[in-house]
Amino acid sequence: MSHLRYCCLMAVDREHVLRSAAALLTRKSTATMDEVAKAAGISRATLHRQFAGRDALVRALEALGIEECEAALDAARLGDGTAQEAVRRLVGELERSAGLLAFLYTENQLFEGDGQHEGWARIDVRVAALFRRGQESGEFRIDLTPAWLTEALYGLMASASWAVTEGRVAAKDFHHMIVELLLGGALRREEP
Amino acid sequence: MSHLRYCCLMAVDREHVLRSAAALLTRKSTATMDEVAKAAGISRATLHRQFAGRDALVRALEALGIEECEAALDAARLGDGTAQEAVRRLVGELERSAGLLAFLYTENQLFEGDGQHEGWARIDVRVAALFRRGQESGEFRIDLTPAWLTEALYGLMASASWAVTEGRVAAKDFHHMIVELLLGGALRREEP
DNA sequence: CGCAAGTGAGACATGAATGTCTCACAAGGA
DNA sequence: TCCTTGTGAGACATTCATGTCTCACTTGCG
Repeated sequence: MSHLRYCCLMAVDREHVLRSAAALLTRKSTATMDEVAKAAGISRATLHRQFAGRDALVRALEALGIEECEAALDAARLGDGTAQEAVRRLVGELERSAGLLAFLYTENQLFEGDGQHEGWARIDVRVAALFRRGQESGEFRIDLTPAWLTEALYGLMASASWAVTEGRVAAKDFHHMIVELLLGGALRREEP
Repeated sequence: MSHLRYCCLMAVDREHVLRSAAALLTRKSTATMDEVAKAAGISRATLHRQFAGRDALVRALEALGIEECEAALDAARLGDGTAQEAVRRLVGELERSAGLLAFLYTENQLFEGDGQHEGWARIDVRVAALFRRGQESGEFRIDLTPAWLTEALYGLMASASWAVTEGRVAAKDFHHMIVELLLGGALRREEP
């Protein structure tokens, strides 16, 4: 009978371990299981008891990232108001997960086609649909495909996340930099 | 007396090896030295005779990337015409190196602060100076810092490179997608 | 007070990539 | 033809992350 009660100090909060691992791997994607364990304040043995191996850990992080992404998509209410407003809300909701997403984004690049998690496809569809809505409403230009705008959003978020980490961009500017570049571009708009 | 003449078939063209390695590592950044050697059509022993180790190979690729970047910067004549035109030329010149640059871009993320190649700093300065020039001439908006625009350029090029590799974006649209998003953004411009 | 459960520390084996070495072979030059 | 040079193939030791195991310790509970 597996009652999920805490027994001892039970520092082994699965959630806490995942958060620590995400924070560490975001900074150093090649960190060892030993380093991950130390970062979480547990021993390597305990880490192994929770996640069968490095693969399982990364998969769990991927699931966490997808979960947070979909939560952000829900919270951003992509169908409300103009598409532009929805994009702004979406970036705001995704900001807290940016580090984890940046890690997963590059991690996925080296999963050479052995099939990635279906969750990403679901997310891609929803984001692309938002851009498509903006195109159909006349807000967004139609020469940039929704697929590319989606990809660009991911890329800009990852770039911004690293730029903030390395101090090249102020953390408080994260949202503004991404949204303004993605929506408005670098060119100065002529005053109407 | 080391005369640099060819002796046998001399399939070991250092340039060719680097190109092959770049092409392979761009697709699979975790490729083995053995795989790199096979991709170049040489044995692992010969590969090792040219590059002391994996580190040396990556360093050589980094040097190649920097070299191509600076060549692109030169060819783009960043000082000529408007900054906008210069950005368009720059992306065009960088397109052929996009895969290699994308590989090096992510590779650098896991060099946790142990000092990266000075060449990148030189390139950063030149690109940032271009964006600064655009700001001072009134072409570019001033609320997006040159450092961020530089970072965004790298990020968009890497994203576009992957998107093309995975078939989500047509290769022929590479230049247009990057330049238009970076300069104009997703929002439709009001017709003047 | 014991018992059960979970943990930390560490030993140990495994597998993979790496780096080093030797040896035989092919090709060009004297 | 002989010698030099560079190469391919393979054996070998090494390193490192990983996965598995044991054992002692601590804590909560009956």
